[in-house]
Amino acid sequence: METKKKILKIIQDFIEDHGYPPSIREIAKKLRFKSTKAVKVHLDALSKQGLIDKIAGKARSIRIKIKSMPIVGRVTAGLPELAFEDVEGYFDQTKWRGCFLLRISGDSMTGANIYDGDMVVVKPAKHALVNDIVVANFEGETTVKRLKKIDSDYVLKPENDAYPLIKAPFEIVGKVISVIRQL
Amino acid sequence: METKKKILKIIQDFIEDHGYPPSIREIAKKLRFKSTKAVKVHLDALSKQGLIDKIAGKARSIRIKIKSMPIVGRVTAGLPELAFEDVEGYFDQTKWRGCFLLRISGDSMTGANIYDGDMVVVKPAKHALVNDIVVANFEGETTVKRLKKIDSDYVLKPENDAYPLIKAPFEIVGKVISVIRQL
DNA sequence: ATATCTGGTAAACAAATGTTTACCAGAGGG
DNA sequence: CCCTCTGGTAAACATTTGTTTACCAGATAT
Repeated sequence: METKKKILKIIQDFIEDHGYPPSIREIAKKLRFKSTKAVKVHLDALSKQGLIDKIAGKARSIRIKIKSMPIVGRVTAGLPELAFEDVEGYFDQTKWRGCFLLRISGDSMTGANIYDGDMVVVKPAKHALVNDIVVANFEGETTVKRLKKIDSDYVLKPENDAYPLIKAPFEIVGKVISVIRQL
Repeated sequence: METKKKILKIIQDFIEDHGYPPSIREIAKKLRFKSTKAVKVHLDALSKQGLIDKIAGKARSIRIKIKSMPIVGRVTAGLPELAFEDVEGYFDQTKWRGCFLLRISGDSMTGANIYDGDMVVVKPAKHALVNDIVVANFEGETTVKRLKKIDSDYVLKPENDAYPLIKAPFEIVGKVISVIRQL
Protein backbone atom coordinates (compact mmCIF):
# COMPACT_ATOMS: atom_id res chain seq x y z
CA MET A 1 0.00 0.00 0.00
CA GLU A 2 1.17 3.49 -0.72
CA THR A 3 2.56 5.41 2.21
CA LYS A 4 -0.07 8.15 2.14
CA LYS A 5 -2.87 5.59 2.25
CA LYS A 6 -1.12 3.86 5.11
CA ILE A 7 -0.92 7.11 7.02
CA LEU A 8 -4.60 7.82 6.52
CA LYS A 9 -5.44 4.38 7.82
CA ILE A 10 -3.11 4.74 10.79
CA ILE A 11 -4.73 8.03 11.74
CA GLN A 12 -8.22 6.65 11.39
CA ASP A 13 -7.45 3.52 13.41
CA PHE A 14 -5.65 5.51 16.08
CA ILE A 15 -8.56 7.87 16.54
CA GLU A 16 -10.98 4.98 16.83
CA ASP A 17 -8.73 3.19 19.29
CA HIS A 18 -7.77 6.13 21.49
CA GLY A 19 -10.40 8.79 21.03
CA TYR A 20 -7.82 11.39 20.04
CA PRO A 21 -5.49 11.78 17.05
CA PRO A 22 -1.90 10.49 16.98
CA SER A 23 1.19 12.65 17.25
CA ILE A 24 3.60 12.75 14.34
CA ARG A 25 6.07 10.60 16.25
CA GLU A 26 3.41 7.99 16.91
CA ILE A 27 2.60 7.81 13.21
CA ALA A 28 6.29 7.51 12.38
CA LYS A 29 6.64 4.69 14.87
CA LYS A 30 3.79 2.72 13.30
CA LEU A 31 5.43 3.14 9.90
CA ARG A 32 8.78 2.13 11.43
CA PHE A 33 10.21 5.42 10.24
CA LYS A 34 13.14 6.67 12.22
CA SER A 35 12.54 10.34 11.56
CA THR A 36 9.47 12.52 11.85
CA LYS A 37 10.33 14.58 8.83
CA ALA A 38 9.00 12.22 6.19
CA VAL A 39 5.71 11.91 8.03
CA LYS A 40 5.36 15.66 8.24
CA VAL A 41 5.91 15.99 4.49
CA HIS A 42 3.20 13.45 3.81
CA LEU A 43 0.89 15.10 6.30
CA ASP A 44 1.37 18.49 4.66
CA ALA A 45 0.62 16.94 1.29
CA LEU A 46 -2.50 15.25 2.60
CA SER A 47 -3.58 18.52 4.10
CA LYS A 48 -3.03 20.35 0.82
CA GLN A 49 -5.03 17.66 -0.95
CA GLY A 50 -7.79 18.29 1.57
CA LEU A 51 -7.81 14.73 2.83
CA ILE A 52 -7.05 15.83 6.38
CA ASP A 53 -7.32 19.01 8.39
CA LYS A 54 -4.58 20.03 10.76
CA ILE A 55 -3.74 23.17 12.64
CA ALA A 56 -0.11 24.19 12.41
CA GLY A 57 1.73 23.99 15.70
CA LYS A 58 -1.07 22.48 17.72
CA ALA A 59 -0.50 19.05 19.22
CA ARG A 60 -2.61 16.19 17.93
CA SER A 61 -4.79 18.43 15.83
CA ILE A 62 -5.23 16.16 12.84
CA ARG A 63 -8.77 15.68 11.75
CA ILE A 64 -9.89 13.28 9.04
CA LYS A 65 -12.73 14.50 6.91
CA ILE A 66 -14.13 11.28 5.52
CA LYS A 67 -14.13 9.45 8.78
CA SER A 68 -17.65 8.11 8.61
CA MET A 69 -19.16 5.20 6.75
CA PRO A 70 -19.76 5.55 3.04
CA ILE A 71 -23.33 5.14 1.86
CA VAL A 72 -23.42 3.06 -1.31
CA GLY A 73 -26.00 1.70 -3.67
CA ARG A 74 -23.91 -1.08 -5.10
CA VAL A 75 -20.70 -2.85 -4.26
CA THR A 76 -18.46 -5.28 -6.08
CA ALA A 77 -16.05 -7.64 -4.40
CA GLY A 78 -12.81 -7.33 -6.25
CA LEU A 79 -10.72 -9.01 -3.63
CA PRO A 80 -8.92 -8.36 -1.44
CA GLU A 81 -10.67 -4.99 -1.20
CA LEU A 82 -14.21 -4.16 -2.07
CA ALA A 83 -15.02 -1.37 -4.43
CA PHE A 84 -17.92 0.93 -3.75
CA GLU A 85 -19.58 1.62 -7.04
CA ASP A 86 -22.16 4.27 -6.27
CA VAL A 87 -21.14 6.33 -3.29
CA GLU A 88 -24.09 8.54 -2.42
CA GLY A 89 -22.21 10.23 0.36
CA TYR A 90 -20.97 9.63 3.83
CA PHE A 91 -22.97 8.95 6.92
CA ASP A 92 -23.34 12.15 8.86
CA GLN A 93 -23.58 11.38 12.53
CA THR A 94 -23.66 15.07 13.35
CA LYS A 95 -27.41 14.94 13.01
CA TRP A 96 -27.49 12.78 16.12
CA ARG A 97 -25.74 15.34 18.26
CA GLY A 98 -27.55 15.90 21.52
CA CYS A 99 -29.84 12.97 20.84
CA PHE A 100 -30.58 9.87 22.87
CA LEU A 101 -31.83 6.42 21.99
CA LEU A 102 -35.19 5.12 23.15
CA ARG A 103 -35.88 1.43 23.12
CA ILE A 104 -39.31 0.68 21.65
CA SER A 105 -41.59 -1.66 23.49
CA GLY A 106 -44.89 -2.70 22.02
CA ASP A 107 -46.30 -2.74 18.53
CA SER A 108 -48.28 0.48 18.44
CA MET A 109 -46.15 1.94 15.65
CA THR A 110 -45.78 -1.04 13.33
CA GLY A 111 -47.64 0.88 10.64
CA ALA A 112 -44.64 3.19 10.47
CA ASN A 113 -42.35 0.16 10.41
CA ILE A 114 -41.16 0.68 13.96
CA TYR A 115 -41.18 -2.59 15.84
CA ASP A 116 -40.81 -3.92 19.34
CA GLY A 117 -37.13 -3.92 20.30
CA ASP A 118 -36.11 -1.29 17.77
CA MET A 119 -34.33 1.82 18.95
CA VAL A 120 -35.29 5.30 17.85
CA VAL A 121 -32.97 8.27 17.76
CA VAL A 122 -34.69 11.11 19.59
CA LYS A 123 -33.81 14.77 19.35
CA PRO A 124 -35.04 16.46 22.51
CA ALA A 125 -37.65 19.10 21.79
CA LYS A 126 -40.70 20.51 23.50
CA HIS A 127 -42.56 21.12 20.29
CA ALA A 128 -42.96 19.35 16.98
CA LEU A 129 -44.81 19.63 13.71
CA VAL A 130 -47.98 17.82 12.75
CA ASN A 131 -47.15 14.39 11.26
CA ASP A 132 -43.83 14.17 13.07
CA ILE A 133 -43.26 11.03 15.04
CA VAL A 134 -42.74 12.21 18.57
CA VAL A 135 -41.81 10.92 22.00
CA ALA A 136 -44.29 12.06 24.60
CA ASN A 137 -45.09 11.52 28.23
CA PHE A 138 -48.67 10.62 28.89
CA GLU A 139 -50.02 9.40 32.21
CA GLY A 140 -46.53 8.70 33.47
CA GLU A 141 -45.62 6.58 30.49
CA THR A 142 -43.15 7.35 27.75
CA THR A 143 -44.70 6.69 24.37
CA VAL A 144 -43.87 7.08 20.69
CA LYS A 145 -46.69 8.21 18.43
CA ARG A 146 -47.41 10.39 15.44
CA LEU A 147 -48.50 13.94 16.20
CA LYS A 148 -51.79 14.91 14.59
CA LYS A 149 -54.23 17.77 14.87
CA ILE A 150 -57.98 17.31 15.09
CA ASP A 151 -59.79 20.61 14.81
CA SER A 152 -57.64 22.71 17.08
CA ASP A 153 -56.52 19.90 19.39
CA TYR A 154 -53.24 18.04 19.13
CA VAL A 155 -53.52 14.29 19.50
CA LEU A 156 -51.19 11.30 19.44
CA LYS A 157 -51.97 8.72 16.81
CA PRO A 158 -50.62 5.16 16.99
CA GLU A 159 -49.72 3.64 13.65
CA ASN A 160 -51.69 0.53 14.46
CA ASP A 161 -55.49 0.35 14.31
CA ALA A 162 -55.58 -1.86 17.38
CA TYR A 163 -54.65 1.12 19.52
CA PRO A 164 -56.76 4.16 20.32
CA LEU A 165 -56.01 7.78 19.66
CA ILE A 166 -54.63 9.66 22.65
CA LYS A 167 -56.42 12.92 23.30
CA ALA A 168 -55.62 13.34 26.96
CA PRO A 169 -53.02 15.91 27.92
CA PHE A 170 -49.50 14.88 27.06
CA GLU A 171 -46.10 16.46 27.02
CA ILE A 172 -43.79 16.26 24.03
CA VAL A 173 -40.26 15.24 24.97
CA GLY A 174 -38.62 14.93 21.59
CA LYS A 175 -38.84 14.13 17.94
CA VAL A 176 -37.91 10.80 16.37
CA ILE A 177 -35.41 11.38 13.58
CA SER A 178 -34.11 7.86 12.90
CA VAL A 179 -34.77 4.22 13.59
CA ILE A 180 -32.01 1.73 14.39
CA ARG A 181 -32.33 -2.00 14.63
CA GLN A 182 -29.45 -4.22 15.67
CA LEU A 183 -29.58 -7.72 14.21
CA MET B 1 -23.76 24.69 37.09
CA GLU B 2 -21.02 23.07 39.08
CA THR B 3 -17.51 23.46 37.75
CA LYS B 4 -16.92 19.76 37.14
CA LYS B 5 -20.09 19.48 35.08
CA LYS B 6 -19.04 22.54 33.14
CA ILE B 7 -15.67 20.99 32.40
CA LEU B 8 -17.26 17.78 31.17
CA LYS B 9 -19.51 19.76 28.87
CA ILE B 10 -16.62 21.86 27.61
CA ILE B 11 -14.62 18.75 26.77
CA GLN B 12 -17.54 17.10 25.04
CA ASP B 13 -18.39 20.19 23.00
CA PHE B 14 -14.76 20.78 22.09
CA ILE B 15 -14.32 17.24 20.82
CA GLU B 16 -17.46 17.48 18.73
CA ASP B 17 -16.41 20.85 17.35
CA HIS B 18 -12.75 20.12 16.66
CA GLY B 19 -12.39 16.38 16.37
CA TYR B 20 -9.72 16.26 19.05
CA PRO B 21 -9.73 16.95 22.79
CA PRO B 22 -8.89 20.34 24.33
CA SER B 23 -5.66 21.15 26.13
CA ILE B 24 -5.82 22.14 29.78
CA ARG B 25 -5.15 25.76 28.89
CA GLU B 26 -8.03 25.75 26.41
CA ILE B 27 -10.37 24.45 29.08
CA ALA B 28 -9.13 27.09 31.51
CA LYS B 29 -9.75 29.78 28.92
CA LYS B 30 -13.36 28.69 28.40
CA LEU B 31 -13.89 28.80 32.15
CA ARG B 32 -12.18 32.21 32.26
CA PHE B 33 -9.70 30.78 34.74
CA LYS B 34 -6.37 32.47 34.79
CA SER B 35 -4.38 29.46 35.91
CA THR B 36 -4.24 25.89 34.68
CA LYS B 37 -3.81 24.45 38.12
CA ALA B 38 -7.46 24.46 39.15
CA VAL B 39 -8.44 22.75 35.91
CA LYS B 40 -5.85 20.07 36.45
CA VAL B 41 -7.17 19.36 39.93
CA HIS B 42 -10.68 18.97 38.59
CA LEU B 43 -9.44 16.80 35.75
CA ASP B 44 -7.60 14.52 38.15
CA ALA B 45 -10.73 14.24 40.26
CA LEU B 46 -12.86 13.44 37.23
CA SER B 47 -10.34 10.84 36.22
CA LYS B 48 -10.38 9.26 39.67
CA GLN B 49 -14.16 9.22 39.53
CA GLY B 50 -13.87 7.40 36.23
CA LEU B 51 -15.78 10.04 34.31
CA ILE B 52 -12.89 10.69 31.97
CA ASP B 53 -9.76 8.84 30.87
CA LYS B 54 -6.51 10.66 30.47
CA ILE B 55 -2.94 9.59 30.03
CA ALA B 56 -0.50 11.43 32.26
CA GLY B 57 1.89 13.63 30.34
CA LYS B 58 0.40 13.09 26.93
CA ALA B 59 -0.97 16.13 25.14
CA ARG B 60 -4.71 16.24 24.50
CA SER B 61 -5.26 12.73 25.72
CA ILE B 62 -8.55 13.25 27.49
CA ARG B 63 -11.21 10.80 26.56
CA ILE B 64 -14.80 10.95 27.75
CA LYS B 65 -16.28 7.59 28.45
CA ILE B 66 -19.93 8.35 28.04
CA LYS B 67 -19.46 10.09 24.75
CA SER B 68 -22.10 8.17 22.87
CA MET B 69 -25.85 8.31 23.04
CA PRO B 70 -27.52 6.79 26.07
CA ILE B 71 -30.05 4.05 25.41
CA VAL B 72 -33.09 4.49 27.58
CA GLY B 73 -36.38 2.77 28.13
CA ARG B 74 -38.16 5.69 29.67
CA VAL B 75 -37.66 9.38 29.99
CA THR B 76 -39.24 12.11 32.04
CA ALA B 77 -39.10 15.72 31.06
CA GLY B 78 -38.22 17.61 34.16
CA LEU B 79 -37.31 20.74 32.34
CA PRO B 80 -34.98 22.33 31.51
CA GLU B 81 -33.07 19.04 31.28
CA LEU B 82 -34.50 15.65 30.66
CA ALA B 83 -33.83 12.84 33.06
CA PHE B 84 -33.15 9.40 31.73
CA GLU B 85 -34.89 7.05 34.05
CA ASP B 86 -33.77 3.66 32.80
CA VAL B 87 -30.40 3.93 31.14
CA GLU B 88 -29.77 0.51 29.63
CA GLY B 89 -26.34 1.48 28.43
CA TYR B 90 -24.63 3.58 25.83
CA PHE B 91 -24.67 3.16 22.11
CA ASP B 92 -21.53 1.39 21.03
CA GLN B 93 -20.59 2.52 17.59
CA THR B 94 -17.44 0.43 17.69
CA LYS B 95 -19.43 -2.42 16.24
CA TRP B 96 -19.70 -0.44 13.04
CA ARG B 97 -15.99 -0.14 12.56
CA GLY B 98 -14.91 -1.11 9.07
CA CYS B 99 -18.52 -1.22 7.94
CA PHE B 100 -20.30 0.58 5.15
CA LEU B 101 -23.91 1.52 4.53
CA LEU B 102 -25.94 0.02 1.71
CA ARG B 103 -29.09 1.72 0.55
CA ILE B 104 -31.92 -0.79 0.10
CA SER B 105 -33.93 -0.67 -3.08
CA GLY B 106 -36.92 -2.89 -3.54
CA ASP B 107 -39.19 -4.76 -1.20
CA SER B 108 -37.71 -8.23 -1.26
CA MET B 109 -36.86 -8.16 2.46
CA THR B 110 -40.01 -6.62 3.92
CA GLY B 111 -40.63 -9.81 5.86
CA ALA B 112 -37.55 -8.98 7.89
CA ASN B 113 -38.81 -5.41 8.28
CA ILE B 114 -36.26 -4.00 5.87
CA TYR B 115 -37.90 -1.59 3.49
CA ASP B 116 -37.16 0.31 0.33
CA GLY B 117 -35.00 3.34 1.16
CA ASP B 118 -33.67 1.92 4.43
CA MET B 119 -29.94 1.69 4.94
CA VAL B 120 -28.25 -1.42 6.26
CA VAL B 121 -24.94 -1.46 8.10
CA VAL B 122 -22.76 -4.05 6.40
CA LYS B 123 -19.68 -5.66 7.87
CA PRO B 124 -17.53 -6.88 4.99
CA ALA B 125 -17.07 -10.65 5.03
CA LYS B 126 -16.66 -13.41 2.51
CA HIS B 127 -18.52 -15.95 4.58
CA ALA B 128 -21.55 -15.96 6.83
CA LEU B 129 -23.67 -18.30 8.88
CA VAL B 130 -26.96 -19.83 7.84
CA ASN B 131 -29.85 -17.49 8.70
CA ASP B 132 -27.66 -14.40 8.60
CA ILE B 133 -28.89 -11.60 6.43
CA VAL B 134 -26.13 -11.09 3.90
CA VAL B 135 -25.13 -8.79 1.08
CA ALA B 136 -24.24 -10.76 -2.03
CA ASN B 137 -23.39 -10.19 -5.64
CA PHE B 138 -25.46 -12.21 -8.03
CA GLU B 139 -25.50 -11.72 -11.78
CA GLY B 140 -23.84 -8.35 -11.46
CA GLU B 141 -26.36 -7.07 -8.97
CA THR B 142 -25.86 -6.30 -5.31
CA THR B 143 -28.62 -7.86 -3.27
CA VAL B 144 -29.61 -8.33 0.36
CA LYS B 145 -31.08 -11.70 1.30
CA ARG B 146 -31.14 -14.28 4.05
CA LEU B 147 -28.60 -17.07 3.73
CA LYS B 148 -30.12 -20.55 3.85
CA LYS B 149 -28.96 -24.06 3.19
CA ILE B 150 -30.96 -26.58 1.19
CA ASP B 151 -29.44 -30.03 1.40
CA SER B 152 -25.80 -29.14 0.88
CA ASP B 153 -26.36 -26.05 -1.25
CA TYR B 154 -26.36 -22.49 0.02
CA VAL B 155 -29.18 -20.34 -1.30
CA LEU B 156 -30.38 -16.76 -0.90
CA LYS B 157 -33.89 -16.42 0.41
CA PRO B 158 -35.88 -13.19 0.03
CA GLU B 159 -38.14 -12.36 2.96
CA ASN B 160 -41.07 -11.79 0.64
CA ASP B 161 -43.03 -14.60 -0.99
CA ALA B 162 -43.38 -12.62 -4.20
CA TYR B 163 -39.71 -13.21 -4.92
CA PRO B 164 -38.00 -16.47 -5.84
CA LEU B 165 -35.20 -18.26 -4.10
CA ILE B 166 -31.77 -17.63 -5.60
CA LYS B 167 -29.85 -20.81 -6.20
CA ALA B 168 -27.50 -19.60 -8.90
CA PRO B 169 -23.88 -18.95 -7.95
CA PHE B 170 -23.41 -15.86 -5.84
CA GLU B 171 -20.66 -14.25 -3.89
CA ILE B 172 -21.07 -13.06 -0.33
CA VAL B 173 -19.78 -9.54 0.23
CA GLY B 174 -20.78 -8.89 3.80
CA LYS B 175 -23.16 -9.44 6.66
CA VAL B 176 -25.96 -7.09 7.65
CA ILE B 177 -25.61 -6.18 11.32
CA SER B 178 -27.97 -3.23 11.66
CA VAL B 179 -30.74 -1.35 9.92
CA ILE B 180 -30.99 2.44 9.89
CA ARG B 181 -33.86 4.52 8.66
CA GLN B 182 -33.75 8.30 8.55
CA LEU B 183 -37.13 9.97 8.93
C1' DA C 1 -9.92 35.83 66.62
C1' DT C 2 -7.62 31.68 64.90
C1' DA C 3 -7.35 27.73 62.32
C1' DT C 4 -8.40 25.32 58.34
C1' DC C 5 -10.37 24.09 54.07
C1' DT C 6 -11.62 25.19 49.34
C1' DG C 7 -10.75 26.78 44.97
C1' DG C 8 -8.48 29.82 42.72
C1' DT C 9 -3.83 32.87 40.89
C1' DA C 10 1.05 33.26 39.42
C1' DA C 11 5.00 31.53 37.75
C1' DA C 12 8.46 28.29 36.84
C1' DC C 13 9.53 23.78 35.08
C1' DA C 14 9.65 19.46 32.32
C1' DA C 15 7.91 16.62 28.89
C1' DA C 16 5.63 15.96 24.56
C1' DT C 17 5.15 17.46 20.09
C1' DG C 18 5.47 20.17 15.80
C1' DT C 19 9.03 22.35 12.77
C1' DT C 20 13.23 23.07 10.49
C1' DT C 21 17.89 22.38 8.66
C1' DA C 22 21.46 19.42 6.85
C1' DC C 23 22.39 15.33 4.76
C1' DC C 24 22.25 10.87 2.21
C1' DA C 25 21.34 6.63 -0.49
C1' DG C 26 19.10 4.58 -4.30
C1' DA C 27 16.43 4.94 -8.86
C1' DG C 28 16.25 6.80 -13.33
C1' DG C 29 17.36 9.76 -17.23
C1' DG C 30 20.55 12.32 -20.09
C1' DC D 1 29.32 8.71 -15.59
C1' DC D 2 26.88 12.58 -13.67
C1' DC D 3 22.75 14.90 -12.54
C1' DT D 4 18.53 15.18 -10.25
C1' DC D 5 14.56 13.65 -7.93
C1' DT D 6 12.38 11.03 -4.30
C1' DG D 7 11.85 9.66 0.17
C1' DG D 8 14.02 8.76 3.86
C1' DT D 9 17.66 9.62 8.36
C1' DA D 10 19.69 12.50 12.04
C1' DA D 11 19.67 16.07 14.98
C1' DA D 12 18.65 20.43 16.67
C1' DC D 13 15.11 23.80 17.66
C1' DA D 14 10.68 26.15 19.08
C1' DT D 15 6.20 25.78 20.71
C1' DT D 16 2.60 23.63 23.01
C1' DT D 17 1.14 21.44 26.79
C1' DG D 18 1.11 18.86 31.19
C1' DT D 19 3.01 19.25 35.94
C1' DT D 20 4.55 21.28 40.06
C1' DT D 21 5.54 24.66 43.69
C1' DA D 22 4.35 28.74 46.27
C1' DC D 23 0.85 31.61 47.57
C1' DC D 24 -3.65 33.83 48.63
C1' DA D 25 -8.48 35.33 49.53
C1' DG D 26 -12.90 34.11 51.12
C1' DA D 27 -15.94 30.86 53.61
C1' DT D 28 -16.62 28.10 57.57
C1' DA D 29 -15.85 25.89 61.92
C1' DT D 30 -13.65 25.93 66.60
